[in-house]
Amino acid sequence: MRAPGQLRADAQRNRELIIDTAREVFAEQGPGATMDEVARLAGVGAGTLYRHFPDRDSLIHAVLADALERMIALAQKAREEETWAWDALSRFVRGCAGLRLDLLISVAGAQVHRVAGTPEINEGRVRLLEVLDQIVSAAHDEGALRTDVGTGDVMGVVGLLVRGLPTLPAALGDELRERAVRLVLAGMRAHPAPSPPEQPLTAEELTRRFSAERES
Amino acid sequence: MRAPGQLRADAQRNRELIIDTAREVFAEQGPGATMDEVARLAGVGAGTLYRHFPDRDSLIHAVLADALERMIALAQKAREEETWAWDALSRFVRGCAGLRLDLLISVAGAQVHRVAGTPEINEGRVRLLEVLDQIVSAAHDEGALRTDVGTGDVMGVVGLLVRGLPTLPAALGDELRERAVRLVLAGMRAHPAPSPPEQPLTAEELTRRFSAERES
DNA sequence: AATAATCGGAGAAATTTTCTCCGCTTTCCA
DNA sequence: TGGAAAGCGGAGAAAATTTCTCCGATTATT
Repeated sequence: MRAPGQLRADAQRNRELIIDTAREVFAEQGPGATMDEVARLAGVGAGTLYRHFPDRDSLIHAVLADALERMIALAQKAREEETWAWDALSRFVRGCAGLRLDLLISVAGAQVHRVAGTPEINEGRVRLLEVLDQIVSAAHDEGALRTDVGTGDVMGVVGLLVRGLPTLPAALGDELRERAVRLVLAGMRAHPAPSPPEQPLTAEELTRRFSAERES
Repeated sequence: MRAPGQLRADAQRNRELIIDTAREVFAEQGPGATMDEVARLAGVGAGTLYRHFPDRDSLIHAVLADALERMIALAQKAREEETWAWDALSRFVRGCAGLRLDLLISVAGAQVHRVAGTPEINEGRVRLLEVLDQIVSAAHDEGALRTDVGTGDVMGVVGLLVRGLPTLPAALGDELRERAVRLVLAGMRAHPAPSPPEQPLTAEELTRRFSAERES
């Protein structure tokens, strides 16, 4: 039996599908993307979309809240599961970069379209900063993180990294981002550069890879 | 006397003004921003905008070409004026980050809205990669740049950095970006971490600064 | 000062977006 | 398994937005 107010299984599934799709659509087209486009890409009818989210603001709000929860979960999990704070930090940064959110809940909670001021969002942001602060402090203590890099800096680079490279073929964009993540982490690292060297990505290779992707 | 085909002084001024404005508007709202919005923010009438650029594509094309030229000029100037290739590279990356272009001419020339495939744009991209390649090679030779960081990597991080943090107050966004630039450069640097330490940006400070900005 | 080029912006036309309505489908409890 | 309640999809009317022209006023140039 289903508690009252509990959504039916398919409805719940659709709700999540819509949020996930909306996150990506907003990431690629900005928060002005049309509702119908979100519905189409989510593979649901317009009616379904509007039943779940009566207006654009409520959808954006849901996306923000969901993304924030993901980031918090990411940070908590990383803190609990990694022995070294540095590894937790790397994992968090890399994980955020993979979220492709782009609505910038990330940084200090810019009031994205007057939706981000909600108590729920604000409280989530505070929680995120708290967890992250613990990781950053621990990383400082362990001597792995440069002392001149603070929690705000971490959120700053995350803010840049979460934005994808939307005009690129996904695979290439993902690889470029991963490489950028490594560079950023290397730059944050105290004294020894930790990441094992690999092949550089040359201009030639970049062009070649790009053309190859384009042909498919 | 004006050569035929030469624009009148005010027309030339307006043309540049429109391109500059369009670059920023597109950076903030994506290439779907309305033409009238561009005209309004540029402080010209819709008629003027349409006289210079008959349709959206031609405006986007002009913005791309202009941005590309700026990047090329930036790279050339940096290469000529700096003694050390590493300094030239830093200057280029920092300069690009300041352009706030966001149309991703940056990376390998994604075909942004079918406009980037133009011969003019392609040729510009090649020129940019050439100059940059010289700088990167020189930086490798001088031992300042990690050997596993190639020209493609540089374009990759530039691609991330040129995108602003549009939902933040400009001043805060700019500072966050500058700090991120330093981290990226530090991460690219071979052996010794060169940037002088400064104060970390803490979570507290970030929140405080954000609130302060918001009140004005 | 005369002339030719350019400007601005009101507003009609075209396009796009929103959002409702209702017949059909799916879930889930008994 | 059967039936009632919940949910689904998408056509299309209504609303909102965007484009782009036209012409009297303005400004650069000689």
